[in-house]
Amino acid sequence: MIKTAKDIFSEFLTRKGLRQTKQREQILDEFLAAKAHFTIDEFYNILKKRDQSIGSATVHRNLRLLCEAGLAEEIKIGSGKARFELTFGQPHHDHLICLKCGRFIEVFDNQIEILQGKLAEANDFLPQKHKLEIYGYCRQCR
Amino acid sequence: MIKTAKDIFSEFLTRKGLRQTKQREQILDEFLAAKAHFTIDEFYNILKKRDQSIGSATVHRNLRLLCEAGLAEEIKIGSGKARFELTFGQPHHDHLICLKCGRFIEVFDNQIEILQGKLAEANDFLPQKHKLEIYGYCRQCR
DNA sequence: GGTAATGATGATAATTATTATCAATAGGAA
DNA sequence: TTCCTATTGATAATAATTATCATCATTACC
Ligand SMILES: [Mn+2]
Ligand SMILES: [Mn+2]
Ligand SMILES: [Zn+2]
Ligand SMILES: [Zn+2]
Repeated sequence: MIKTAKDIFSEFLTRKGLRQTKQREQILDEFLAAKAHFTIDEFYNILKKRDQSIGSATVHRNLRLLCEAGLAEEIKIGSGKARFELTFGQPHHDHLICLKCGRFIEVFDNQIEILQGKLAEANDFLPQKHKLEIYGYCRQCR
Repeated sequence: MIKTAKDIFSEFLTRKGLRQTKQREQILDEFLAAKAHFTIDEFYNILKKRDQSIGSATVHRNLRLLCEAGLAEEIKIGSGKARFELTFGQPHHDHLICLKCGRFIEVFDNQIEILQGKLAEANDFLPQKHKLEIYGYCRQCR
């Protein structure tokens, strides 16, 4: 039987001695339905439509929990505002980011990944993760 | 005759109709002497030793001006705090960043640069700049 | 099922980084 | 020197996130 994101999060909570709450369920539901690269307040506004009483601190706290559980990843681009995306079941990728319209284009180049590993190794460096962002103009905006 | 960073900045100011000020001269001096990847407040503290009266808004404003003039570049890493480094006369490079001690290791791999260009092209994307950061553990910290 | 222990929530305040405002100052063209 | 206005520094404002804490709700235990 294959594990769903809900299974993963539920097991993560149990393992950490954390509790299942209505808010955590709502947040996970909306997170799985949301489009990638959202900002916290975009996400917070979606959640408020469903539950007027939810607090922004709870959204912050639980998005970070989703990251800890390995389901989400934080992306920090120029503005400083944190964005998140689903990583569970998604292959690793990097981003082309349009300077005009803000679009994120997801890309992957295995050759670059390999060369990055070699570059780290050549510097006695043990890589854990990386961020490659290419800024420029997309087809519609160039 | 070869242009110094001071020449570049001076010409930039003239071209933009901006004024030469004591603060701008101090900031450029210390910027050229500073070690790379400093945060604004690290830099601000250095400047205050020289001129107790300098304001932090002035430092912010003028570091951004140095970027506009093409002498500096802003680096935003995890913490959200902006860092700057001298780019004038320095070849382009990327960074390995130690998760434990915070060290920045400067690296360059031409093959990666070329593949990045191809990756952008394959997506109808006109690249302007990029950021490659590999996070992990340096020799001393692994 | 009932209940106590304690983790989670949401309102609010605090913090951190940066930017805007504005009266006073000073660069520099004429 | 005069005058215009860009610049400065103090301060307030903004923006994003995090800490605090009284109250609430989940869960382990009887
Ligand atoms: Mn993505
Ligand atoms: Mn560098
Ligand atoms: Zn675009
Ligand atoms: Zn290190």
